[in-house]
Amino acid sequence: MSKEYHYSYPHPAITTDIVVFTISDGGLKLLLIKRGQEPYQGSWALPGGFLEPNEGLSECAQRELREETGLKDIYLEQLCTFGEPERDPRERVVSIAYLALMPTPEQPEAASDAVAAIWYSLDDLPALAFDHADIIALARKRLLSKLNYSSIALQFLPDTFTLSELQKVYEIVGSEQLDKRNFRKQITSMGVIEETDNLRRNASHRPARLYRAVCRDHVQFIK
Amino acid sequence: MSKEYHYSYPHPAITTDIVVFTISDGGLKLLLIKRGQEPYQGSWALPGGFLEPNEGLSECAQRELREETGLKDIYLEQLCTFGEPERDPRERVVSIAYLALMPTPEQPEAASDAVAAIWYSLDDLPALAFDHADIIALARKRLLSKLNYSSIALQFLPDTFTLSELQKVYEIVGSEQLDKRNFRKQITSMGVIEETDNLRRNASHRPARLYRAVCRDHVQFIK
DNA sequence: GCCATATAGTGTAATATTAACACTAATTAA
DNA sequence: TTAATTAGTGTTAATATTACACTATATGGC
Repeated sequence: MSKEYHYSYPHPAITTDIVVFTISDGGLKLLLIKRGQEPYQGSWALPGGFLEPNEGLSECAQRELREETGLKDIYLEQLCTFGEPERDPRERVVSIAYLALMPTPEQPEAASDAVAAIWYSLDDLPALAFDHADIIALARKRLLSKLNYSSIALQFLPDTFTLSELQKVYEIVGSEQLDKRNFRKQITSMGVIEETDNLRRNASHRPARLYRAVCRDHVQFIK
Repeated sequence: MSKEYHYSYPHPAITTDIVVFTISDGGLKLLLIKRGQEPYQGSWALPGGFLEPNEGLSECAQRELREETGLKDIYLEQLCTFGEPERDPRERVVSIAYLALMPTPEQPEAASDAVAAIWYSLDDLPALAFDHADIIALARKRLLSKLNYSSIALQFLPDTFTLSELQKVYEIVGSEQLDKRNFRKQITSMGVIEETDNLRRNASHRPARLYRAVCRDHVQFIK
């Protein structure tokens, strides 16, 4: 790790790219920006950008997301690092991809390098810049597999939520209907959510109890 | 992603670090090298080094491992990327960590930056350079959790192996004794290994049937 | 006030999976 | 031939998972 020859050529650039999922209108949505600059000007791409000095990797992801779309304080986890030599036509760029989830989708506001920022339905993605289609495919796979051995689904919901809302998250992400009673038994026996004293009473039917996450962190429960 | 200001400061250096596990003498072992150069000269560290131009990330990991320890053609998967600004005292270095597993441990041969390369027992690790202790902790956690939802354990064994040998891998990595009959039922019903026509007949007892992996790739079986 | 509508909330029986457990088989070495 | 050593095999009990239907409680309209 202390070779000297690494000074003899320029280091690759480092970026982060963020795959932000949310749920709205009964479906999984993905945040894309329209690029305002070359390369791939006018193409859709993941939000992201160059690492700054004295900035941690996840800080960079948070900052780029905020700058390009106005979104902040969202759940982030590192997904994978992409570094094929030819993945960026300008110069060598190694990109650390993040998986991000957010509750009720705020309307993003395009800024910085982005001329547009919108939530795209996953069934209907446009052509994508760079290797971003690969990054998104991996993110979907990761999200799906974590659904059943972690508490990641809670990241799609606000601080309090009903069991029906949580079930809907599992159904949308997992693309399958679930049995209400079995779902409730399972999720409550996992110890990751707890009852609150409050009810959601905003509709013309019986109000539902509100629950909250036992801790806001991400819990893995592989047995 | 097309900010211009990123040219106004030098890019961070990029390295790979490789956490190589193997099993020998009934325990899990980890490959460490003794650093021949500053910083941390004389300290133990993970094998790894700087990314070269036109080299993919996993190629870099393979190459560094070969250069520093003589080991090659081993199973590699990306673990996580570490990029805290102060993790390297020389300059900013972002490192992509790899998890690697190998069957019967060849004796490593120190070369390149390494003045020694040996298999360390995990119960008994020395002080480590950089943030390598964190990387190793994460690698152990990943290995343990993948044991039960993937076929990763096969990477510790040669092309053919007996069921007892495979069981021993699970026992060592998982630190728990397993029931022989239950283990055999489970592993054979997963469809990741198949019988060969050969037996291992080298000891003073009944010979054991040899099995092989159905495919050499890594299979995930989250249901 | 009463009824229609809509979602919340609950238990049990059948099925499938996992866990616990002990003996016989085949080889080598003495 | 016998002792030693590991290979290989099935059944039962316990546990976890699945399938399934009705009652409860609010609102809104009449």
